[in-house]
Amino acid sequence: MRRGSPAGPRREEHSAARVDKFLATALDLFAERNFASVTIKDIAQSLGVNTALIYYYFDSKTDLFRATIEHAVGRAFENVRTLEDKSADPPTVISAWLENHVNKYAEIHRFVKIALDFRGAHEGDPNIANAIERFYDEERKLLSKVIRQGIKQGLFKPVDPNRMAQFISTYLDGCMVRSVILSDFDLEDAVRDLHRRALDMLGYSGKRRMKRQRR
Amino acid sequence: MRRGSPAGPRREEHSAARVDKFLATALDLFAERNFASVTIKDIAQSLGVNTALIYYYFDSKTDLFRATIEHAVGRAFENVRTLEDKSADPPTVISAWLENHVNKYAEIHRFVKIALDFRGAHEGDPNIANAIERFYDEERKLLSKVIRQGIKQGLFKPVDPNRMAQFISTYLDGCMVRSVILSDFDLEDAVRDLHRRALDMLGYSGKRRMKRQRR
DNA sequence: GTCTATAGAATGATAGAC
DNA sequence: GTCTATCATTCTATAGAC
Repeated sequence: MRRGSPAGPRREEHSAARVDKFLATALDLFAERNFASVTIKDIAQSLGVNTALIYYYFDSKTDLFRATIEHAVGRAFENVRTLEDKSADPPTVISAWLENHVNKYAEIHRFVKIALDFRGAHEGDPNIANAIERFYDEERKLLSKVIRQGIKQGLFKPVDPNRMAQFISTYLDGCMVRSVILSDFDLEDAVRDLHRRALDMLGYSGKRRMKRQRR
Repeated sequence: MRRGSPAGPRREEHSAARVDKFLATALDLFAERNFASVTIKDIAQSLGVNTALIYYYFDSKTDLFRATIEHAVGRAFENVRTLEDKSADPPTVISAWLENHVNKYAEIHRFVKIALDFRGAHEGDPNIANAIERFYDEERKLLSKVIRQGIKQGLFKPVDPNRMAQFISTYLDGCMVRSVILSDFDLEDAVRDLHRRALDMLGYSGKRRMKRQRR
């Protein structure tokens, strides 16, 4: 819960962008290290701001963490939604979704790391747990929906859409972890590998495979 | 580096089992929470022992962490080696390896979590980094070797063994993370799914699938 | 809104008795 | 080997000036 003002009259909207900057910085730090490792001082310093100021915007360190993760989930959703609208062709949406994991790697792996960290430090807060599970749910829905479309359009074999979606996103999570853990892990290559195999499993033999960047 | 005695004459072997117990307990805690969250006091309490005693066995908290992770990697290797000897039939070894991830889930997911945590808290210690990378390397070698055997024996299609191995183990990492993050993630099911797909990719149509899969 | 100053609690680590 | 006692440091959080 964000505060408005501590005691005085509410100044209202002043802070919107300010808070965003706080949250962005906090996200960086919480993802790079973890909740317990990052101190309020670290965050304040990163912002070029005094420690006490953080308590003007947030009730506690935990509160800041919650706000941070909720904000991150929000942004991730945006990403997903944009992708969904962008195109109607199922194979293209799948490609875009995979490319998204390569391009937005920084954001997504941050999310995965924080989600993992959360389970070890805040075993209680249902708000955070909820946000995380909703994210994964949404992810699965997006994929299974587009696979279902592809099947209906006769582009894909009649596989189980949910299962296939889960398979893909589980592998992608694996990629996110490995690219953090293993210094020589080639994310782009690993995702391209999945792409190839996924299309095979879907029985899609279109010659258009994953593209580099171009449109 | 483990100490012998602090100043007095070395008492030698007394501690072997004792140290193991310390490390096992530390592993539990470091995996459940993370390096910074776990205090020396926590570990001491878990052991029913005084704080100071830990400093009798280890130089510092970081030293304890290093010993813990090296110990864990050692045990993981044992697992791998045993598996390798157990059987010569490639499809069986693959099955066993996947089952291993389900059965020894507790150990393996601990390892993955700690490995991930490490990158955020000890960005320096080459010993730890080394241990982790060696583990993954060994894992990949085991799988690619057995796939290569299968191909030579005409059981599998001539796929790229390294690539296939990496694909499998990346997915397995994904499973490990998800089972921590998502409370309703069905690990056994997810691994069984991989098993089916992997055998398909390998062109292995043997009737014998993964145990417990009766339909 | 932002800062200075500091309280109050924990934590990593050490000295030394037994 | 194991414990008691304690120090020095670090950290979250608050009070209050500007």
